[in-house]
Amino acid sequence: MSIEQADIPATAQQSGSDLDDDLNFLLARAAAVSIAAANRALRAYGLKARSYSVLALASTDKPASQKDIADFLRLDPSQVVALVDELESHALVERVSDPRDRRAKVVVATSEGRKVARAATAATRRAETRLHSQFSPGERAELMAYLRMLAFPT
Amino acid sequence: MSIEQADIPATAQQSGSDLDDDLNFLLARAAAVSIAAANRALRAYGLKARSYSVLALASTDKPASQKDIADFLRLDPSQVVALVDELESHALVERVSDPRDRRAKVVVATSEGRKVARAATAATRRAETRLHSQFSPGERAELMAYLRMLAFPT
DNA sequence: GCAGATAATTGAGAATGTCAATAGTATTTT
DNA sequence: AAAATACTATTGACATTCTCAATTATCTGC
Repeated sequence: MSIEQADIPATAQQSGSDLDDDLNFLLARAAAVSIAAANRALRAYGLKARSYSVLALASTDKPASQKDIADFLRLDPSQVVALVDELESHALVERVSDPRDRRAKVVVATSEGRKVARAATAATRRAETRLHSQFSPGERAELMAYLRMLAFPT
Repeated sequence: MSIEQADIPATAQQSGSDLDDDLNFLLARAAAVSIAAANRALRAYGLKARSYSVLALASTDKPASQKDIADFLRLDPSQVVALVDELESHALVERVSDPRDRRAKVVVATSEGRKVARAATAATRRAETRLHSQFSPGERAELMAYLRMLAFPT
């Protein structure tokens, strides 16, 4: 991972910060690892982490508008258009225009969509078992609580 | 965030999984929030999270080869080429070919690079204070330990 | 009813990610 | 020691994703 002290120029002393202790970096790498694993598991369903997230939201009993989805997933609204387009082209979701606000379109999973969502959820859970089973249930809950604080800052 | 039960088609019952409990999703969102904050803080130094990471690694007293950097940051080697090119064009790092393995190039920060790295580190720390100060030192350590387990699976 | 905000959409351009091919150097095999 | 194999950095092509600005339809407050 690195060469010996003797071989490096004298200019390269003194560390600015250790990336190992950088919360930013650790979050980014952990997310990358986790998403890569999820994508592998989701490929069998023609989904990726993103489209799966949208499908999961659409499979809820309180489906969200595209704006809601964009905010929740921190995506540009135009990206949501593309994701919903794709899911819709596979008949996994439908755009239902909200009677209360006819500008808004609520994204609702079809019954096929919900079936796929359930299977995909199970698949990712299975794939992540190895990664997540390092944690006890209590630790896992703790970790998720921390992450929620970071993911949804007040 | 969502419409009432009464307004949604009958097909949309039964949740597949709650994204709120999805470690994947929480990691991705937390990382996105964190990186966005870091990027805002780093803009003043002409850096982004990526280039900052490379510069930080180059500022260590055990600098890494581009391959090492690619592995550590989970990047394609060609992306590292571009990142180092850019840092080098600003005279923040140098490519030093490793005498032990002349294929490898060790990326070493210049003294200017180390100066920038220190300032940038301080800036991101400051920017993240609000976000991270929700945690006690103990909690923070715990969180980082969890993240390390996820980021560097055995 | 009008003026200003908001939701979805489109399209453009930048930034990132992924892959295959190449040149030079190490390492392993015979 | 020559040949075969593997590895590092690099380039270039291409796909995916991000970020913005502009447009249309609709909503809200006045």
